[in-house]
Order: sequence, then C-alpha cells, then structure tokens
Amino acid sequence: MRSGKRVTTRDIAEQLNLSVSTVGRALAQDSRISVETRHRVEQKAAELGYVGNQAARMMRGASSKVIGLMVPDVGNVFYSTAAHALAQCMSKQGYQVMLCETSDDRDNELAQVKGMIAGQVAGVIVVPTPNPRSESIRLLRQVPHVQFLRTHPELAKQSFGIDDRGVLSEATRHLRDLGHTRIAYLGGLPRLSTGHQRFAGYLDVVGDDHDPDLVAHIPPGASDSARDALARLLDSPNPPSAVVTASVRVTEGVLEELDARRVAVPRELSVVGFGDQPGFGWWGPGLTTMALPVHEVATACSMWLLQRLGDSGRSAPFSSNTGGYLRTRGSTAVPAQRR
Amino acid sequence: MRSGKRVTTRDIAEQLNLSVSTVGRALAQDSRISVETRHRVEQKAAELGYVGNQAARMMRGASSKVIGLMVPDVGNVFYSTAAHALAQCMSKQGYQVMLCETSDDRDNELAQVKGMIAGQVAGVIVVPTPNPRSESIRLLRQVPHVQFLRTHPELAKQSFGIDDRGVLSEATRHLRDLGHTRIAYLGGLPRLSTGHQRFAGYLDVVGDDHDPDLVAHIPPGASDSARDALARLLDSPNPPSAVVTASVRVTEGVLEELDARRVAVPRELSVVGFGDQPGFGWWGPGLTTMALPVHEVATACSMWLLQRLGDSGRSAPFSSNTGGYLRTRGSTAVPAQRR
DNA sequence: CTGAAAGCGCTAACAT
DNA sequence: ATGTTAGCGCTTTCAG
Repeated sequence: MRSGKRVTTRDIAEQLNLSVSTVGRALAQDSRISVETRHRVEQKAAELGYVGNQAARMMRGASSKVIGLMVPDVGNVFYSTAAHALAQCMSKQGYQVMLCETSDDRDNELAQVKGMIAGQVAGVIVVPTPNPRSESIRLLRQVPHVQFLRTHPELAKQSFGIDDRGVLSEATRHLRDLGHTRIAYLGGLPRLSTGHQRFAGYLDVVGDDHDPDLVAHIPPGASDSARDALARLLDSPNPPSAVVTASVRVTEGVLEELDARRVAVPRELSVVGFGDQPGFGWWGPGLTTMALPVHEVATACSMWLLQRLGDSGRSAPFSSNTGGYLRTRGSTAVPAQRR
Repeated sequence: MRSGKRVTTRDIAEQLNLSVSTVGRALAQDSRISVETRHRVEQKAAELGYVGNQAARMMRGASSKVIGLMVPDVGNVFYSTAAHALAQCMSKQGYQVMLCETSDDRDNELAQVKGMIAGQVAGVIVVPTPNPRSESIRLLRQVPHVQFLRTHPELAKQSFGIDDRGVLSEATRHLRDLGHTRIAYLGGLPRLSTGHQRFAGYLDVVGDDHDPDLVAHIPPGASDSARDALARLLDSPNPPSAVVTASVRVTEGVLEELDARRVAVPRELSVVGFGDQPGFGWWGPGLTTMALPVHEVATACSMWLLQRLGDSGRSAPFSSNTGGYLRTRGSTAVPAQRR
C-alpha cells in the first residue's frame, strides 16, 4: 500500500532511449510512429504499469472524463437509484461519477460546486437545493449541466424530471374516484419546484373546496416531522378519510406512524404513497402508490448530458417530465361511511 | 450554460497590475503580502468568480482531495448506505467522493481503477470483486487504500467489514435454539471472502450433520436465481423447516418467492434475513433479520483512511470486523412438528 | 513586500 | 519516423 511515484512518459522514454514525444505519440496510436516502436512502447508501458496523468492532460486542454452528480442525499433510494443509473451510463462511455451530497444545504452545495469546478468536471447533473446561493448558480453556469428532478429558474434551461403535478393529481384522483372527499396532502416544501408542482396537482383535483387544515408541507429529510404532521391530522376533530403523500421521506414517515398507531388501513384511512420502493408492497395491506420511473429519467438525463458534451454546442431549452403510474395495492378503498 | 473560459490567477493579476505570484501568495494567505493587497486580490477573485485549477495544483505535487469508492452496485441499499456515510465524512473534511461501480466484473473494475489512478485520487475505499485482475491489484497498491466489507488477500492489509461469520452463526443459532434441525442456507458465492465467512458461520452451528442439499450458493446481483434456489428447496422431497439468507439480494429474492407461493411464515417455514432495510419490518409477519452496522463501519472506514492520508506513513495491518445483532420479528418460530 | 522564472507531465506545432 | 520546444495554471525558489 505504499504510494510510490507514478510512472510517467519520461520514465518510459528514458528506458527505451526515446524522446517523450515519441512515447506520447506511440501511446496515442499516432500513425507516424513505426509499428515496431509503438509495440515496444506499449510493452514497456504495460510492464511499468503506466497510467497517464489526467491532471497534465487537462492542463493541455483535454476535457475531464468526470461528471458531477449533486443530490441531497444518496441514502434516499430515490437518489441512489439515480446514482446507479448514472454510473452505469457513464462508465459505459468511459466517464466517471463524482458524487456530491448537498444535504439540501445551500452552503454545502456551494462548497461542492466549488470542488467540482476546481476539479474541472466535464459536466454536472444537479438536483438544486431549495434556495441556492447566487455564487453556486454563477459557478454552475460555467459548466455544462442539466437539472434533475428539481428545477431552479436561474440554472440550465434543460431539465429532466418527473411530471410531479400529473403524478399527484393521478394519486388524488384515484382517491376522489373511490368517493373520498376529505383527502389530506402531506408533501414537501412548496418552495421546492417539486413540492410546488405536486401540491398543484393535488389542488387540480381537490379544487377550491379544499380544507387547508388537511395540508402539511414538511421540510426535506425529516421523516419525524412527517409523522408528527400525520398525528396532528388524525387527532384533529374532523380527520381525513384519505391521505396522499408527496415525497419518499414523507411516505416513509407516514407508514411508520400508521404502524405505530395501528391505524386500520384502508378501513379507517386510505393511503396513496409516492414512489415505489421494494418494501412498499410489503407494508400492511400493500401500499397503493405512484410508481416513478426514476431510473429511466436518470438514464435519459445522463445520455442527454453525454451527447451534449460531444456536441460542445448550445442546445435548445426544454424540460422533459415523465409521468408515473398508479400501482394499486391494498391501502386504498371506498370510504367507511359509503359502504 | 455556456462553458466560458475559467478565471485564472493571471486574469486577476492583470486586472490588478500585479504579478501572478503575488496573487497566488495572497490567495494562499501568505504572511509576506500586505493586508491591503491581499484584500484587493480576494475582492477581485470573488468578483470574477475565481476557482483554483486543481489540475494545475496537482501538477505541482498537491494531493488531490478525492477519495474513490469502488462498490459492486449503488442500487444495493447496502452500498448506497455506505456511499452516504462516506460522502458525509468526506465532505466534512473537504474531500470529494468518486463513485465507481464495478458490477462485480473484473474488467470493469480494472477500467475504474485506471480511471482513479489517472485522476490522481488521494485514496480508495474498495469492495473488491471476487477475482480481480492482477493489474488492478498492482495499480491499487500504488495508492493508499482500504478494503471495505470484502477482502482480497493481495490488497491492503487494512480492512473494515462486518463479522460475517459471527453474524451468520448468530442467525443460524437462533433457528437451532428454536428447535429447527433442517436449516437451509442461501448465500453468495463462497469464493467471495464474505460468502466464505458467512457459510463458515452457518457450518459452525449446523456442524457435521449438515445436509448439502439444503445449501445454495448464488451468484451476486441476481435475485431471480435466489428465488429459483428457494423454489427448488421447497419442492424437494425433504424440505427445510427454516432458512437463513446470507446476502441482501438473496434475502430480497427469498421474500419475493415466499410471497408469490404464499408460504405461511413462520408456520410452514421460519426465515432469518440478512441486513435490515426499511421494508423488512413490513414484510409478512415482520422479518426476523440480522441488523448490520453498515453505516457505522463505512464511517469508521473513511475516518481511518482520512487519518491515514494525513499521516502519510505506513500503518500496521489490521482488520476490523463489527458484529451485527439479531432483530427478532415474526418470521421465526418453533418448527411445526414440535408444537 | 513584490517580481521573474522554473518546472510539474503531457501534447501539439515545428523542426529535422 | 523521430526529436525539440513551448506552454497549459499553479507554486516555489531565487532575486530584487
């Protein structure tokens, strides 16, 4: 495990009595070098375990083969799925992935952005925090990037996400179609693009007659506050007959609280979840939930970025929003008083 | 989103009528520079959005602030948990994480290692594939690294993992103590260090009288073959009364198959799982499983590596193997004929 | 206190 | 077909 000096082209050149440029060219498969010399060089390089110095190449203008991925938290399956999809695509094209967690903290985000810029990443896939520092934005704009899942208006005009509004309205509509009239919404902060859209989707269905007491906006990352919010809802004088959740963490929190209180789902309360993690099918009567194509969107996102890097040109603004689909299991039913 | 030229120390120097070296020193808080000049420089740097070029610094011998993390698959919660722990530790110390997926393929692994070396990572945390190429090993040895979870004898003599053997024997013992005598083992390949140890732990309890027909070693990543293996077991003339699983993926496969066949757990079959993901508690009667301190181990691992990088010296060989603990839920019970 | 210059490893233009 | 040279952005002598 000693960190010995790295082998350079010069080492190879000296051992072979060649000039560094000849070695460099041989390694670059330059046609002007004789086949014999090239083979000798390649042989020696392999023997010494030569690996080119990317830093030096980059100083010569070579673009790095690193893509930055900025997510709030890889512990969240949502984002680890994305990271997985990304890593797959990237390594197929010879790129590597720099993983950055923002923890949804703007200062952390700024530090990470600085790190990426300093490291000369070729491009960035970013899930922006709710309210990025303007410096982060300025720096990110220096580098090709795409927005993933969330969008911030001052960042790239290209984004890949899910149709948050459509997804939530589909979830809410499912409950309304079953006959629910008091449908609660538990989601993220509306100042996040996603939270805003999801809430809009809920309102699309619930309409003007919605009871503000049935709505809770929960800060990201805290599944405990989701539990508290649900608890308040259930303890209120006029509790809901159904709940839609609008984020993975909130869904987890809600399920925990429902378990802890032994709420009879769907008899006492119908629930529609957000996202479809492995365990959701196992929960209680099976969680009816909105399955989301995170893997697919992440793949599309990285493919686009890779292609964009190849073009090295500008691209037209656009935003792709892929829909989800309702996976009906046992957690939703006709409301009690209707039966 | 245009990728404009990056701001260099030279840009700052020209605009301020200073030399690059003065600027460089000012930015490095060199005491020889007058406070006034330093402030002017810092001011200008902020104004232009200057971010130092890490590549250039590395050419001057600066060590990179990047740690490589090589895992089979971040889609696996096991590893995404680790990635999360790592990213947390690292960013706290100003390091970044380069995420590499090997897909448990040795050629892929080699390509990733080359990428890391080329990118001059400061250190590597590696979960080696079952049978790495010797070139991968040679290259990895050039850089400070630790083995994580799995170990390969020719790599670093330092490793952080879980006590695979102890964990499996605890799981198996739980079943034997309940009175089970036909306990099946479904685990990974024994040529993986982990698979080997886990199987050994099983044997520690089951002893010589173990029935080879009750054992299946399943290649990594394929949860379908875990289902098949379980199916064969259940359809055999003399089926087991209990099953221990010895990998996350296998556990998932087993749970799926049990659901599909509507096996009555724990009446017809007791099950002990491996690892404790969120959903496991929700499954059927609740999965009794071995909870593993992956997060803690990953944290310890990264702390060690960071410290090791600071020392820049050699370290004594050691391997830490943290134990798990049995989380008893509803999937295990006294065997049917005993009741 | 500040400037000039060298050099890290590599590549590309310019010689042989 | 191969060698020489310059320069990428930064730090670090060595000079003023």
